[in-house]
Amino acid sequence: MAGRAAVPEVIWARPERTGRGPRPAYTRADIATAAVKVADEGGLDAVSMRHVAAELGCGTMSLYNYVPRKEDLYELMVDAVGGEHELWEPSGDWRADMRRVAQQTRVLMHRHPWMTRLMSPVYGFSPNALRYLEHCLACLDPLDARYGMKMQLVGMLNGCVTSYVATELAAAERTRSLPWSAEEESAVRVAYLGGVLAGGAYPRMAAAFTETSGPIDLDGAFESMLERMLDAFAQRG
Amino acid sequence: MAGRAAVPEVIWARPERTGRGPRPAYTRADIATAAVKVADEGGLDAVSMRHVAAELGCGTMSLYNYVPRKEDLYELMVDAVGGEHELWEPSGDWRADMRRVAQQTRVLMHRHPWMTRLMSPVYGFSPNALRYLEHCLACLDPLDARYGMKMQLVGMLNGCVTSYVATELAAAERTRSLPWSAEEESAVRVAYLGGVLAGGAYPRMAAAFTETSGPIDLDGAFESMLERMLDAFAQRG
DNA sequence: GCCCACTACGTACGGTGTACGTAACTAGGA
DNA sequence: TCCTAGTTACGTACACCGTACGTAGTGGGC
Repeated sequence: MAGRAAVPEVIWARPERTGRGPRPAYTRADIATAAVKVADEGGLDAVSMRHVAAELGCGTMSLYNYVPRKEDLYELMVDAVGGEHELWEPSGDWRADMRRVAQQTRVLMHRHPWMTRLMSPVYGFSPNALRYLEHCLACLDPLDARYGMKMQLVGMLNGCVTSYVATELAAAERTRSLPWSAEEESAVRVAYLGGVLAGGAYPRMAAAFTETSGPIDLDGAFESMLERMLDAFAQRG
Repeated sequence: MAGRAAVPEVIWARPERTGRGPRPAYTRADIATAAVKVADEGGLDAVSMRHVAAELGCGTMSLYNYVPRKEDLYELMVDAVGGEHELWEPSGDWRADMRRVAQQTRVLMHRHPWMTRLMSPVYGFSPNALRYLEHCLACLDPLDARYGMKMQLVGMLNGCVTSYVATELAAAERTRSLPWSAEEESAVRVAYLGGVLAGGAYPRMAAAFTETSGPIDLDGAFESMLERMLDAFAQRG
């Protein structure tokens, strides 16, 4: 019975403290906080083992005592942000509760814009993910359906919110990080898109673009998306 | 009027050939194909400027003549995969057509598993994205709604499909890349999750897990998600 | 009290994106 | 027609990355 293969355990299954040897200087929460701070201030690309260790005040390689791979650091970060969800006593109106959950998720993702890039393997059952999911299920108690279906609802909601916010943030980033004025950028885009669309190969896209002139109501579009989604589950219960 | 700032143009707005100087040795399509091949064979992490250049058969820095930043290389890859969508004459049944579109997207993402990680800034209006969107809108002609709403439908569908496939692939990856047997892994997970859930803090999660024993019908769940989504738009048209 | 697992951390290696400089080439204007 | 300026091609170099490995010190279990 050789010693287990080196790495691939889920980090949440590994105990934070084993009882032997010196006391660890930091908790997992400390590390997550430091990593989140680095990401908030410098973007996800600033999250390197060196930077996080420096933020924490320890040597680079010491981090590896807590976090076997960088990927696990990401997992800690996602869990930490998940912990920012403020939960409440379910109201009895599952639509209202789920709307509130989704709105809160959107707010969290705006607060931590790097989150959309870490959402690929959604819900690895970290502690805060469990807490969050349990709360969602509690909110959905009034809905007469199997748990499988409720999980599906939560999954779809999260998928849509994530992709919505990702688009939202990408658009914001594009206009913010620009060395030229917004008008000039807009002109460039119009020149390109307009040029392509004027070709006549994509008449419906052209119509879609002329349909909505002026700034888009992002909040309204989000609400609308939400209602659609909730409709889908209200209908067939 | 100083020369424009260095980089941040959208790559699709930059002409592939300017007319001056020697003929480029490769086309954008060549580069996209090479990068996709590297990603398919070695995963997204294998996509480095060096590897792609080697696959292409040129020096590393020559790539930068075609692709100003690595991010643009990703954009080329996403566009190339978008080109794999096989389009058809709309049938007149928008639900059937959109179902087919979504199923095709899922197939593409299984063929190129790295795609789910590149979908954050969905649809930067690359050529094949335009082609794809125009096709979706054509399929939605029978649906009596504004283009804004149809775009919303396409966006939500893509968001859900992406997040669904991402979860699907993450689960598959987890069981595949394992040094231990699937049973042993399962045992570890059960030990962790079971341990947490047995605590009684998450009764609904525990119930959800006991509800569905045995393997999950991934195709069925996908279809189910799709129908939900289409229902939502059929309802309020 | 001893042992050994554990923490801490410096060094080092192979890899990354890309700024910069140089040489060859070719289309447009004289 | 030739010149020149913009482009392609690509090697070198730099700062930074994840992390394997070795060493030293610490403190709980036998």
